[in-house]
Amino acid sequence: MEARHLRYALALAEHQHFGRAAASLGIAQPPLSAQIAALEREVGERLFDRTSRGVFPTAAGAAFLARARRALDEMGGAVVDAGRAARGETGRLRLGFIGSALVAPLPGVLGRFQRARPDVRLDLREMSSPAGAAALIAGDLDVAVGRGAPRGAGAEGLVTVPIGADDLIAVVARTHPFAGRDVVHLDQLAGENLIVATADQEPAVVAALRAAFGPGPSPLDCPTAARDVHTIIGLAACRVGVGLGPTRMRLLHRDDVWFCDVQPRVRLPDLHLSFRAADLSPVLAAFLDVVRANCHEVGSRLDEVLARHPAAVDRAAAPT
Amino acid sequence: MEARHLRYALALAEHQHFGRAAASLGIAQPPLSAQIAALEREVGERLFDRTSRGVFPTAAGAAFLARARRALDEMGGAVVDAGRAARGETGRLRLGFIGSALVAPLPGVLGRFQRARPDVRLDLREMSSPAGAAALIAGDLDVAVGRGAPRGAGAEGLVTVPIGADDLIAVVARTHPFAGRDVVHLDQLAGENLIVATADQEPAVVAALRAAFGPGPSPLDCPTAARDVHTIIGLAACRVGVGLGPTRMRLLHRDDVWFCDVQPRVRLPDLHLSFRAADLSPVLAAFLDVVRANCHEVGSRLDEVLARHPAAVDRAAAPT
DNA sequence: GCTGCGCGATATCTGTGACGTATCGTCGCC
DNA sequence: GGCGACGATACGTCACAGATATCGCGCAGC
Repeated sequence: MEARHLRYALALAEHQHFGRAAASLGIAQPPLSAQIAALEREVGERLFDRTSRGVFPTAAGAAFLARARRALDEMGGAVVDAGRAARGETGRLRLGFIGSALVAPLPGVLGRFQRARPDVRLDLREMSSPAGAAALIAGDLDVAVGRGAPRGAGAEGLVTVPIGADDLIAVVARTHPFAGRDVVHLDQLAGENLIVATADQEPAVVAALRAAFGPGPSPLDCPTAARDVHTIIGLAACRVGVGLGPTRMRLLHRDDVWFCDVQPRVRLPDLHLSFRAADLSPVLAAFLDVVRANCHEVGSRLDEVLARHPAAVDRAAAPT
Repeated sequence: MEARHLRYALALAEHQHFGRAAASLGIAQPPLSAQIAALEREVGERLFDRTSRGVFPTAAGAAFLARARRALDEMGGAVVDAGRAARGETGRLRLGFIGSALVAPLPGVLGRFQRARPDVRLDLREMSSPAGAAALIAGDLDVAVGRGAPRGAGAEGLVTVPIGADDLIAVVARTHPFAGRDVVHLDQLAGENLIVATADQEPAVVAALRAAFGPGPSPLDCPTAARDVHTIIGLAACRVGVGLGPTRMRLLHRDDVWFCDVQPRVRLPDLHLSFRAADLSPVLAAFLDVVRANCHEVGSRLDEVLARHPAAVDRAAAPT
């Protein structure tokens, strides 16, 4: 049984006349008779009553036609859905990210993307940078945002672009002696209890800190570890110690804390966005397009990759 | 686009390999490649990624395949549904009937039919005999049960069989002088207020009564009119007068009324079942089969009609 | 680094079957 | 009873689905 049989049966039911139904289908009457006969033979039931007043579906025919209509609707819908999926208008995007990316630039990027592609389901999962990279390589994520470029087995199959730079800044309670200062020197942190990211969650950040403090004994030897920037700020506000985190932490201003720059400047590993080069889906391409328009730190590498999906470029802002 | 394309795409998605998918379809690999290419051309999107590790659906392909699966399911379901409808296992039966038929034999017939065909929807509508005949002729009913055979325009297209005979009986309140009697003579009804069916609702019954009482003045000249047997009994119980109705009225025994036969015997028009001879659907045939098994008054006319649908006979009791 | 192999694409032929034209059988209808 | 309308049948034809043979390419392996 082919779709043709369904189309012919529906046309016959509509026109109640072999000749006119055939004409509406663009074929002659005898082939229509033959195809309907073949359909009835295959179904095993008479589907139409041929009377002198017209052609009418039998009980079996009526039941058949109802389903046939739905089957053809599904076939038409399949083409429509395929087109929408190919243009990245529908689908799913699984995004893993570290907490500080949620300070910036994710709010703007996610908002614009969801506005441009309202029918794409966003699966958002907060996780550490190494966990995001691992999930991405395992195929459990489509995009990962973390600090530092992913390394290790499988990372060579990823495309990674920087999407945000940060220097190290300090955060203290308003009642702390550092409050009111514009800058604090690394040397002045000796003797202070430091609040920093945990080494297992954000190794790249901790490595950058170690490099800044240099070899030998340092306040980093016994820090208070925090899973994300909110915790760093919260602990600092509780006078647990001096929080150290990325510049974008300033955006989380609170009345009870004070931010100050660190001297000498300590450049933290950039925020990076990664995805599997081999799995550049239309939805992903549309997402990257939004990222490129919103993050000036993005280099030309992304343009190069996006060029492989020209149809996706400049569609996110104005989907058809 | 034909169903073949959907079947081929689904097989390819399942086997992730052109050669094995083709083998599972019983065709060679080149035709499968050609059909998939034709499908992709028609849809306008690439549906499969051919990699060295296998063939995988693209985002568009995944969306397409989901709908394709449903489309093929609908096509298969269409055949199944057609078969079920042809066997009278599904569908609808619109039955019009007069109130006294609901005393008997409808309870037994409907119960057995619904047990044999649980998926058939029964539309039951109580109406007068002429209204049922008119609705049947107009195509608003599939079966009508009334008293007397339908007459008038369109009635010649109906098949009508008797399904129950009745004599006239009387019903009075337990406190009425007739209470306790086995029989009452027509002559004794003179002077009594009679409670009978209304002439416009049941003309055949009223005509039979008129014939029984003979020409000239009679108690029928100014009766109390009732729409159904329940009302006749109820009014009689209220001592409004003497109710006259069909024998089967006895089945509605109540402690406060008394039934007695009428002398001389007055034969009422039979209960008749009618349907359009041209529209003998499988569901209707199955219903008639139950009627034949439950109403011994049914004549051979029904056998003759049912012979035109041999498949329906003896299916009602044991549907496959 | 070249060869071998697996796999999908391409080229070409073939046969089935869908379709067209012509015609028949049948049923209403004037 | 002739006529017209309509669906079924008969038969020729051509398009296209499918078969066979072969090519191109990418990966693996000695």
